[in-house]
Amino acid sequence: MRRLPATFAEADATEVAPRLLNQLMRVDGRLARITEVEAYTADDPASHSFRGRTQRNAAMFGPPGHWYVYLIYGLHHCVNLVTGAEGDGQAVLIRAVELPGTPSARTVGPGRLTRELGIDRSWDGRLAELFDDGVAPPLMPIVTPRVGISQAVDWPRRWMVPPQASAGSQRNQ
DNA sequence: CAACAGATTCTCT
DNA sequence: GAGAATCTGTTGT
Repeated sequence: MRRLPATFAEADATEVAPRLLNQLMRVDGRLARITEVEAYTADDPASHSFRGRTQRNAAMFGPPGHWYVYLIYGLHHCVNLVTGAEGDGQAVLIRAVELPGTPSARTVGPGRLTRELGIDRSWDGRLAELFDDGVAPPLMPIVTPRVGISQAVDWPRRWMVPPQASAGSQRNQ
């Protein structure tokens, strides 16, 4: 298992997103395998960065390779990996992970996995710890329409690992 | 300043 | 399938 280099996140979110699949993110010593992601760029009307920097999304305009964590609907946290170059306002939303010994019902869904891993706004702006375990075979990502938003819904920016390779990674399409 | 929509999830129907 | 929970940012009065 090797730590991913800092350059890993220094590319467009649409390139980094599929590469994140099957990689591991470490949170408080726990390793979670990323199984579903979604890319957000500043030209995306559904992106928090679309209308520029605010107090909430400041981390999204910060250096790549760090976390952007925000509170949605006043109760759920969502975690993103900042990508591109500092100031771009790009990020990849982590929508589902696999955690050994944990039911997928608790780790599938952006609001669920943050609760399970204990990720809250205190993680906003922190350096992300990402690893490649060198074990998982390369998989063909599945691209699906986006959910939970009302603009640019059909942009192909959501990726997940094939269902058979990851029980519990399948959800609304 | 009031109103509303939102990168969601849970509960009840 | 509808409604609630309730923070953040945008838009309209």
